[in-house]
Amino acid sequence: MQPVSPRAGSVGRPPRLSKEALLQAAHRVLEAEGPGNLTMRRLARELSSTPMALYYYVRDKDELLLLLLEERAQRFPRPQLPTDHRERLLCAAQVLHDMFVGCPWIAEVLTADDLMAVSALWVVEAMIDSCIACGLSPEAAVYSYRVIWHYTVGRLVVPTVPEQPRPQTEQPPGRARAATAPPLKRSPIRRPNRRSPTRRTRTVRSWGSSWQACYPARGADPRGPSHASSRDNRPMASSRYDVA
Amino acid sequence: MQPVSPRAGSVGRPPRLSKEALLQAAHRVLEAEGPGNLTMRRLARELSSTPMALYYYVRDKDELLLLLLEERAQRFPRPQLPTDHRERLLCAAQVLHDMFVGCPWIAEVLTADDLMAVSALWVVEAMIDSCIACGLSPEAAVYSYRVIWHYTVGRLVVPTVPEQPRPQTEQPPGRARAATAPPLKRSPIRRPNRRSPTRRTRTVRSWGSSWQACYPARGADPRGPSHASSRDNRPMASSRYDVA
DNA sequence: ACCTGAACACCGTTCAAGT
DNA sequence: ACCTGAACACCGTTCAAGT
Repeated sequence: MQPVSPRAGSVGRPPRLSKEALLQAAHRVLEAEGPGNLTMRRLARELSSTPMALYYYVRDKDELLLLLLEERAQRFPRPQLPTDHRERLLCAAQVLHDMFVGCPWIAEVLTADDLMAVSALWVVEAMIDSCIACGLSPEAAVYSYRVIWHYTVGRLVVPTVPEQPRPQTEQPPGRARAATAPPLKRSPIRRPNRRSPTRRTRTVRSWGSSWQACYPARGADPRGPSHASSRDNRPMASSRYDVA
Repeated sequence: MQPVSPRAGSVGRPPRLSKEALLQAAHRVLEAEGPGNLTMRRLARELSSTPMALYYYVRDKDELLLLLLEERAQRFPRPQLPTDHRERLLCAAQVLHDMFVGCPWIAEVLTADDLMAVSALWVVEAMIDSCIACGLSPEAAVYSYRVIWHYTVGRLVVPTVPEQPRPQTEQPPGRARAATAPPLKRSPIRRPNRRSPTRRTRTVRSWGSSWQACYPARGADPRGPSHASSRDNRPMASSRYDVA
């Protein structure tokens, strides 16, 4: 919490960049063009600098992403968790989800390597604590945490149709709404044009999610009598449950 | 199921490549060098061909990945599902998992776009059917399916420590072993050197998974007094649950 | 201490042309 | 019908050098 700039007795050229500047610029690019366009080169351009300058502040791109994650986790308001053990577990799980929902680069971070923000660990500890307080052994508590974590990752990582309304008629068992749900600031998920904007796809909505299947460009399949190609006329239309 | 090659009355140059050849070569590359090295160019090299030739058989790289997925789903033995509704649901869920476990490119496919193999849809339908047979409304059944699907994706997508033993002491509630668990052929997950092999990382094992945090190369942080840099000495060692 | 230029070794994809 | 060469517009990262 010291004043930002002039270090006493500093030598050498004063910096024009900083870690914060990188992060801010990264956010701007992310907001404007999506995660597919957040590259070191693009980021440098955003900062009117060169790609190489970034490497002075950041080891590689992964570290940049990790820093973004870290910042997000730090900024996230730390809610008052319920005292009831079960409620606390659910609420913490919700926090873990909300912490990272809506940042589309999360998939890249979570799947790339086992990167995780240390600033989010308090949630993890809260969850495991709650499990133990509920009477689980440490091993079972960890196991339970990981089940919830895997579910959360799935939620964060699979591309979604704009909204996923829960069925209101009957609450599925064991899935009570967390008590103090923190503000879910859902930034607009804008998928960038990932490489080929000319791609022709067919979107089949089924089971509340959109399944996209691309099919060959040139009408009927021109690629010889491979017995796999009989799969190319997708039988999706026959699926029985279309509840989107 | 026709004989592979010579189409009667064919004109033009006979093909040297085929969709199957692509897929086989892709498998070889995947096996030998991991998903990070499966590129169109590498694939062409594997086939002693040019990158461009591939685009005659495949619209783009995504379609190639989708084909790999499709093939996998088709090859997967279709087990006899139990008649008991609840058991059937659990078993089908297990199938959905086992179908894609151990193929490390799955993350890329599932997160890239909402690509899914149509050959795997029978599992999905079985799951939703089971839910309905259990008495759920169609909406609730779909909701339940999606919960399971998200969990499955999480399992498939997060990088894991070699083995994840379940706590044997007490079976967590509601997580019965699926009746006819199909053969789990776990191909060795070898993460390729993803770009920078010189990267120095520190691995912290916690909660049964390894969390890796990279830290700056040059000893103590040389990057000025950014208040975020105080985060760079990771306080992970203080975590209380180290059950790896 | 902080930043740059040039270069390396890659990507996916398009286009027009060749046989 | 099937494939190629050359090119486009990118990547992340390293290295040596400049101020």
